[in-house]
Amino acid sequence: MSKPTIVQLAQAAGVSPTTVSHAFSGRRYVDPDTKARIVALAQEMGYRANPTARRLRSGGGGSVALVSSMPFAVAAGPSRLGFLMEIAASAAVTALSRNTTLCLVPPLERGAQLDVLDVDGAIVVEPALDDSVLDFFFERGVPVVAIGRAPGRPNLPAVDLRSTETARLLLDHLGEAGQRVGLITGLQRRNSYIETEAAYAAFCAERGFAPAAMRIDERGGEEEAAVAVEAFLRQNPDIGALCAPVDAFAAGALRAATALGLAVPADLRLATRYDGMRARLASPQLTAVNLHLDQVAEQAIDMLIALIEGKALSPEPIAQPQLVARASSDRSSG
Amino acid sequence: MSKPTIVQLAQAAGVSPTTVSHAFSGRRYVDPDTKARIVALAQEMGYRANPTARRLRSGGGGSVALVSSMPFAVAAGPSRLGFLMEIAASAAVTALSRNTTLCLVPPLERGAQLDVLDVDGAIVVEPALDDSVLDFFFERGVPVVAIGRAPGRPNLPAVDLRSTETARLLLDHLGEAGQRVGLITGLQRRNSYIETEAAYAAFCAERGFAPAAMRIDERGGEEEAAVAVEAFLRQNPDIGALCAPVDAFAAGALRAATALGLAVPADLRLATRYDGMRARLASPQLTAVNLHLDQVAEQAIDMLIALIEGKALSPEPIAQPQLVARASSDRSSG
DNA sequence: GCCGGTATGCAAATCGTTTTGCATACCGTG
DNA sequence: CACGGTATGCAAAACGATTTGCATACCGGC
Repeated sequence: MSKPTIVQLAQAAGVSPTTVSHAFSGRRYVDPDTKARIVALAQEMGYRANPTARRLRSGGGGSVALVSSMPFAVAAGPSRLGFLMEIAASAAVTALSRNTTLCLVPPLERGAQLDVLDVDGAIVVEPALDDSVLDFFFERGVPVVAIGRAPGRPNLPAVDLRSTETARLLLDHLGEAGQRVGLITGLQRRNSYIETEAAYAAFCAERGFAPAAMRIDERGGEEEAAVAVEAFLRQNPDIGALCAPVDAFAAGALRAATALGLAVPADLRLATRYDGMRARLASPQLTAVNLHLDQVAEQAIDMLIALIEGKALSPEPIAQPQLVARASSDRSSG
Repeated sequence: MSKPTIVQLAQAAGVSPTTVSHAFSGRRYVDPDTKARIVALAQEMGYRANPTARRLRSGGGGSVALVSSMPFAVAAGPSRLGFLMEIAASAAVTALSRNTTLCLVPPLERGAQLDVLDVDGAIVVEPALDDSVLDFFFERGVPVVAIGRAPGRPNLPAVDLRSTETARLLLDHLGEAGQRVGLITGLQRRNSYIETEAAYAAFCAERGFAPAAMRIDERGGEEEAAVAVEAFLRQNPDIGALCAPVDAFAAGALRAATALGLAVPADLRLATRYDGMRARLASPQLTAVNLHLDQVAEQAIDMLIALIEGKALSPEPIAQPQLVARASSDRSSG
């Protein structure tokens, strides 16, 4: 048999649906005996209020989607997963405290039957230029908040990841020893790369370095990065430090250094952006940055909820990124 | 103002709500001109069908929660996150194809105002004995499916992780060289530990080994494991191989071995269970097991949906776990 | 006997869709 | 003209809850 409805429960208990509803919600007084009978019967019959119907009537408490701009479980995946999950964990907590649930949305294939997607808004993590995920939600009129500005969409509400400052922090740190600093970013056009590259250009100009930068396709992950960075280091033998914001690339760089017989940090100092497992598990451990992702997630949720409700949104700045210096850039051993 | 409803759109277009519905769903013929007018107007007014109402009527799927038995972002976190997220990614895909959305639920604090938690069912990952997360859902009559059997709850629907076979696979592999094999499991009473310990006992009996096993508190993570395993290895110097199903513990064991001057795999062969980033990033890379988590996730979703709909559930067995042999247990270098 | 107040519960409207059954108009054919 | 068929669309009944406004009963006090 299918699940019993409130009407069936009410009939069985010899009361009206109204009374059943009140018995559970407590919004009106119900005789304790009656209530007890209803509850017992509900237990026995396995009655549970249908959440969909409940929501339709009471309107409140919707759900928001968390979407990674990249496929969840794809090649470059494992390391992005850390970033995404750290955000997801915080976002889920914040969302719940705002009467909202957080839905994980798998990679969207265009044309897929996604109208079933019952969310009131979406958070997109680090969208790239012309990101199809954004189009998808726009077409449906679903409000979107980005984590990390969306390139080419200056008006899209976004939580600032402060990538310029982050880059500055890393570059200044790596530049301490006076070595020439190289940069490895991603081929995809995400705002964090764009800002980082700009900061790098400025950094080089200030110091009078010739820039040495390259871009790698994220999808190749650590493997491809190892190969590419090795070639890069061969071409630029005078580089003494490397800034690789993508942790998978930093891991690849580590391998490239080993392959070339370069010791880290003695011969090559290295730093990355996201302070996740990859940075901490690497050997030597990688210098990284605390991006305050918990705050980022919280702000994204709040902005999104405000947006959904049509209220004004107040984007307060996230706490300043903080350098987490580790062995991979330790100057004393260099 | 607030979002327009189908009625408002119908009025504006001078047709009935029925016609609007048909215009979008295509379930009945609508004059092309009329349809075009409706679509254009919808675009202009920003009309989007309310998914909640739609689902209520058409009986579509709701949403299910994915819950880790452990706090998301807690100490032992990063490595468990991998396991959880691999399941989450697959589950989200499967759920969507079943007209259901997957909600990530943060760690549940008892007594928190969770009435807002609007899910039709829940998947709990590797519940422990007396897991409060399970109680929470039971109290609310929310159907639950466990990934990995729930200790002490033989009747709870669960997807079998085939831990006995997994353990057997690892132990037989590690025992190949004839060395004595030690076992490190977790203090918490999860089914996978229980089965693994039992398999280990049988394994030792068969081979005539004296068992050498210890349990470590998961919450201590890699650090605590490193300390504990070092002591353990000191006490059992004749151990030539170590089975540490928790990847964080295996990583700790690796450090312990290094501290003791033992080479892996030459002096100590090592294997873990979950073939995640941690196993692959370790040096040497860790032998692990392919648990077919994608299948596991899919089955969990399907079982849960069946349960929600009151249908009979058919728990088909997951594909057999497969050993992924890596350097950490390579016999040729031992 | 009348009155106000409290206790208890129900009927009906509502949320925004989808879906079924019926209505009208128009067409060509015999 | 009568008739079947197609084109087009609407009214109303679901879906399963919540919420509002009323109804009845009973009580004590005057």
